[in-house]
Amino acid sequence: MEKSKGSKSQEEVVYERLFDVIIEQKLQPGVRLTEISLAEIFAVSRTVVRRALLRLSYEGVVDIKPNIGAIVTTTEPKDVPQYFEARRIAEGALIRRVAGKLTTYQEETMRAMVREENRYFLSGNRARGLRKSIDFHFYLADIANNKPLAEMGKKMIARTSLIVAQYNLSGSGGCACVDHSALVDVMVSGPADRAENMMHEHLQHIEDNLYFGKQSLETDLYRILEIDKP
Amino acid sequence: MEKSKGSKSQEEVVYERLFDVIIEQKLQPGVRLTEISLAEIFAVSRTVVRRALLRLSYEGVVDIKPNIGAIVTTTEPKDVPQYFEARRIAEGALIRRVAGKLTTYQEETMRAMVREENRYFLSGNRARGLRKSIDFHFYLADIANNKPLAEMGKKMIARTSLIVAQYNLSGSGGCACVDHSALVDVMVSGPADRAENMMHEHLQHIEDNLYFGKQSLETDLYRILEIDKP
DNA sequence: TTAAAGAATATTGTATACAAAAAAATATTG
DNA sequence: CAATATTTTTTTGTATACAATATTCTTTAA
Repeated sequence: MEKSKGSKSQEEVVYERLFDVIIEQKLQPGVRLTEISLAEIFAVSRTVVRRALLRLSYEGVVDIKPNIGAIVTTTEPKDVPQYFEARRIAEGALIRRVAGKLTTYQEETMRAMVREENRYFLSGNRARGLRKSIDFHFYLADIANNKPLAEMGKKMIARTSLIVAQYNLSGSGGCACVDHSALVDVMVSGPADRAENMMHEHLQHIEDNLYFGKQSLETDLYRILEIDKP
Repeated sequence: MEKSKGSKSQEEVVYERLFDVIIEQKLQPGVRLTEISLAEIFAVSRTVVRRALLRLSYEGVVDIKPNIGAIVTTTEPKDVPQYFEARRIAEGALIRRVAGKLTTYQEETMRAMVREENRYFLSGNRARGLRKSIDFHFYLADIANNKPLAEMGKKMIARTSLIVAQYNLSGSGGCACVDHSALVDVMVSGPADRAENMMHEHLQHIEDNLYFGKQSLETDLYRILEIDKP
């Protein structure tokens, strides 16, 4: 979640790759992440895999059980509302902070992101579109100028995206339907209250579109990460 | 921050002890935490110390710099406001959720905590009083019935306590002055808005009482953790 | 005496070996 | 054949050795 130096450490490479792959819904919730497999795949020792997994577990996208191991986090239906509420609170506070204070550069950046996101979705590249949609929310968190609040927001954005991955496999991926440009509009012009309300509605809409049926979960780590088996 | 099984793992022991000691202001912000020293002190390998430190760094109470090591987190004065704002948002949302919904058991528990806290402060045991004061806020987070929100709240409670440790060495320790029983009262009776307001005022008061002067920081790990040197 | 350069020391980063625990596979018994 | 025991295999937990890096100390020159 945090950016750092020029040359990425091995741990960072593993962390970021896994984070991306999970967030882009290529690794479904529930998939087991064994240390040795990942160590082989990334050609590093278990030590660095372990660290990366630990970090992911603090971000909430991976769940580590002692003596058992790590899986991509799954969420029970009954727990879903509290994650969305937490996200509404965090992201509502974030948008309040930027509402009416957007620089032209920031506005242009966001509009470009929205365009790119829509392009991906229209061309059928759902994974990339989803990623861009998340990046839009991440960017909002970054420009709100409050580090801990941004961290909270990003954590809940990632967490709820994972929930969407679990309970909205089929249809409209995440935010696709509700256009993000309306959010940009209100950030430029609107007062804080209206911006917060619109964000709340946006998130409520995503939550309302979840489907709590049965899902099929299974995958091959090597294939997903696009690496040949030894 | 998270509670777990019956028999604590080694990592958990190290983590909890360090967390307590830092939160009770026995380890001042800026103090270096070298892995070998801690490994000796706790009679475990560097591996488990490393994991504990990593976890503490995610909680924000320890700061790890690559190739340099871990110190108790320090906060620059200019960054202080954003941590308090984040805490107000998180804890404001938490108290909203419990306002008017306290069970008698919860009320009694909190009143007992307040009594204990005051007893410690009156008898001059500042460290323990401070700890109980934090536990009061932690308890509120626990009963609000929203796991991610509770985590955010606890994280910010710990983080701001650390700030208080750095910039309020001398006088009234944290919340001592403003009585927590008023908060209990409003949680029992008051509407959510009033409860949130009171919490905001409470936290604002703590922030306003910080003193950004010079501090003397230094200590001996072995002495603080009450273990004989080898 | 001070500043800079270099050597010595200490500390973190990574890999790996072995122990402990869990999971899977196989054998055994009703 | 089913259910349970037992063995085998796999996987995680911990300690430790060695490499890379940073820090400290000493030496040397202006």
